[in-house]
Amino acid sequence: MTTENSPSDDSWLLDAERDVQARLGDRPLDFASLDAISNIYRAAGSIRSEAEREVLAEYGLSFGGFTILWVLWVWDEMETAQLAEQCSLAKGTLTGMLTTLEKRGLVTRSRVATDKRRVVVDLTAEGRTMIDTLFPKFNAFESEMSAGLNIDEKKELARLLRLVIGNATKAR
Amino acid sequence: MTTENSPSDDSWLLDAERDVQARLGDRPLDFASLDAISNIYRAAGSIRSEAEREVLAEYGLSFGGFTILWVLWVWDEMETAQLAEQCSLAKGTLTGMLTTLEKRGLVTRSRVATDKRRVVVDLTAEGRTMIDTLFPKFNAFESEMSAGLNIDEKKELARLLRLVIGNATKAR
DNA sequence: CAAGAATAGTTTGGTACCAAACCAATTGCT
DNA sequence: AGCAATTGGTTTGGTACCAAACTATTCTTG
Repeated sequence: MTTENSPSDDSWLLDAERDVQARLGDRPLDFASLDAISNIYRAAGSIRSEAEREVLAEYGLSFGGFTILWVLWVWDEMETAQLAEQCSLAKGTLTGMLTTLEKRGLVTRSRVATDKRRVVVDLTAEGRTMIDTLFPKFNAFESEMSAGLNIDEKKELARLLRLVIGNATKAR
Repeated sequence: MTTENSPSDDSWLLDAERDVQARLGDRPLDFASLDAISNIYRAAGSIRSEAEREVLAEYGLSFGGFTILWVLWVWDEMETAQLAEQCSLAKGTLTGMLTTLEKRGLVTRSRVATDKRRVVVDLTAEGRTMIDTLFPKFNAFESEMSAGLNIDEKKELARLLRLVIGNATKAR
């Protein structure tokens, strides 16, 4: 259920949403989709910068670098193609970021013996230690970010986003 | 309401969510928040790259550049500080992006007469024409991205994200 | 009204990020 | 086997992005 509002009460909207409505309300646009989708990147952007400042800065990691460590933590060693896919990065981008993480001693790269084109990436002991202590903090941060949502609302949010992700990745 | 599932049926989850559960399910983590929040950036990332490829590439605009034009379209001329705030950009970043847009003849910068530190940005006629034809396309894209959600679900998604945005921007 | 403090924007130095060109290894076809 | 097509990663060239240092202007306060 959506929260009930009297017709002219829009105080529950973000300022931006209200201004958009005031300026473009007379145009034939899909405002429900507009608000839903634009709030996705508003949320992602603010979470990302908040995470980098509040949790990741202490470890000298960017959001992208953190994601790489996290994926390796969950799945263990992984070939770069899959890793790029999991992290939603272009393969060229991953090359550079792995070089950074490698220089810091957090990951290793090694060629596959049976196919020397391929490269397997894995966490070093140091990298594993870092993500081992970092991830619980990150998860606590995620809890903070979803404060005010009960368990069913969190699940519903995850579900609705899953549908959007499906739409955005259908083509590929 | 969340969709009903029998205890061991997790086919409705993303692969990534299922793998995380399998690997970390025995740890004391907040998985509901983890799924909700991580799906936010999964969704944002896939929408962003899809938008850049499917809608924005034709106009030679980055997502950030589009956002600047869009904000100026909705609010008319704006000082750079507010513009950076609206676009969630660091002020230095905005300087560079405005230079790019200015070179392409899409926006103008002008000093405020009464306070020569300040700069007002506005769309040129050309910029206005571009966003005028581009935005309806972008909005249609937003509709596609939220296909499969009914109107109440879109509103619910927007509402839940609003709560998250509130949490992520509370501090500032 | 003259410092000094505050404010607005730009510059600087560095990472992250992408698409396209590129190189090396493997596979497929004849 | 031998050459073409394919595949996996890296390099290249360019934008976007941030934090911190800097410049120019305005405000404040003794």
